Amino acid sequence: MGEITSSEENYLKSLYHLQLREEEVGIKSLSLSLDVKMPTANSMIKKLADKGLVLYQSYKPIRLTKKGIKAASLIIRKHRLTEMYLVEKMGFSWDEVHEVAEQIEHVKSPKFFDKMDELLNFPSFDPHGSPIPKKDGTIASLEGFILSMGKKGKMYKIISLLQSDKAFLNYLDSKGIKLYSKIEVLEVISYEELIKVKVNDFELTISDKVSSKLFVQEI
Amino acid sequence: MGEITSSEENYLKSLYHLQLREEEVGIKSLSLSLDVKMPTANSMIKKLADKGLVLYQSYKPIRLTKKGIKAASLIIRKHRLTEMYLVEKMGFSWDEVHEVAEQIEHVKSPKFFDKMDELLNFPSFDPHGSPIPKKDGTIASLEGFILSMGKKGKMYKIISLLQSDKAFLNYLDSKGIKLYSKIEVLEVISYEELIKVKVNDFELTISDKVSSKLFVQEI
DNA sequence: ATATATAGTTAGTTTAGTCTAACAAAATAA
DNA sequence: TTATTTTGTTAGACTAAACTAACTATATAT
Repeated sequence: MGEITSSEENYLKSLYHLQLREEEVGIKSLSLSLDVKMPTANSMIKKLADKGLVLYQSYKPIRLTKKGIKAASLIIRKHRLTEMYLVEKMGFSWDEVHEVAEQIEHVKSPKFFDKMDELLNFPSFDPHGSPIPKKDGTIASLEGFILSMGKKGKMYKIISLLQSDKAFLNYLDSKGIKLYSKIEVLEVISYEELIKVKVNDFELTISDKVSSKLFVQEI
Repeated sequence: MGEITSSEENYLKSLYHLQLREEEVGIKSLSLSLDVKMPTANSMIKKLADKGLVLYQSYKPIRLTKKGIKAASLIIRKHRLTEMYLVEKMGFSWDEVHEVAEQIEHVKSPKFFDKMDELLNFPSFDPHGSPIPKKDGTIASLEGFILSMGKKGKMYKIISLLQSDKAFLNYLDSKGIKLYSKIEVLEVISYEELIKVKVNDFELTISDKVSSKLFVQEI
């Protein structure tokens, strides 16, 4: 009955993430984010609707139900706990953990993840600053905004990375930018969507592509 | 090309284990050990033969090739490292680890298992006393024999448990028998395949079902 | 307001891994 | 050595998750 396959878990996870940054989630963006063709996503959505995990009517946007949101949160919990564990307890670097966590998150053993949680001392955030959902599905919300909305002359602290692929993390590494780094906005060139900042006493100009992925708080 | 699916990994693992205790491995015993029907095992064996992992001709016994043995060893390595890690680093008890390890062993990330290996200090034996294959596929062999072949009056040390399901391990726990426990044979009742032993100053009579699963060394 | 582009759907195919039913070969027992 | 049991095989069907091709609905742009 209530069994959720690994594939279904991936769809729920994507839907959850997409809902956070798109008003309306459609088959198209879902299929792009999972790298499957539209008909594949379409039929999976119907299956998830049958299971009461999403609300869906043809040609209308897809929405997760309460049940779907909770299920998605729990998968994200497993993913982020795993990333945290790999970094903190096994010596992985933050740019190596994503792929492995994608696999381990599907392990069917609540105890396994509870042990991680315990050994990590019930962390609230993962190595990329993303909040780790609690066992009941609740997630801490972060107060802040993206760096591309920062104002000239202000100081900020990076509190979360909104992307976690290797290329992005390698770029940050190369510039010495880390989670919780302090960053000063020197100039905002809004026309070109560029922003000039100072990090570690180093000046650099970053594009919207990067600055919109750095979630910050004024300090 | 050389990609081995999780399902194929399970077949290789079973074949490896069966080869250790049966002269000739057939479709029947393979299907029983994997809990699938014979035609399923039959077609999978053909696929593995195509991939050069097993030798097979209709109606003849199945044998792993060199390549198959190595592949199987590496899967068993991942399984046993995982069990060891769960017990030593995550506080699982020895009777809880099997099912979880069955899932984690299929994770595609050599680094993940190498990290475990390193953190465990390159262990040679898992929590049940089974040797952990090295990265090159070689396995340490254990000198010993099963307790049911023990002689009256001799002292033995349990060096490996040839079975690791919950029921068996719970039974051992209930009798205070552990890996590396010392055990004295008081009497061998060969007709009934029973053996009377003393463990922890406690006398008990055990059946062949158990005594043939305790691998011992004379001390 | 109509044409075009984008997004979504339907139908049918594929692959991996499983199954059942029916049959064939090999081993065992009478 | 013939009958019976056990083991193995073949053929065909099913399910999950993917695909392509063709078509339809909706949104956008001229």
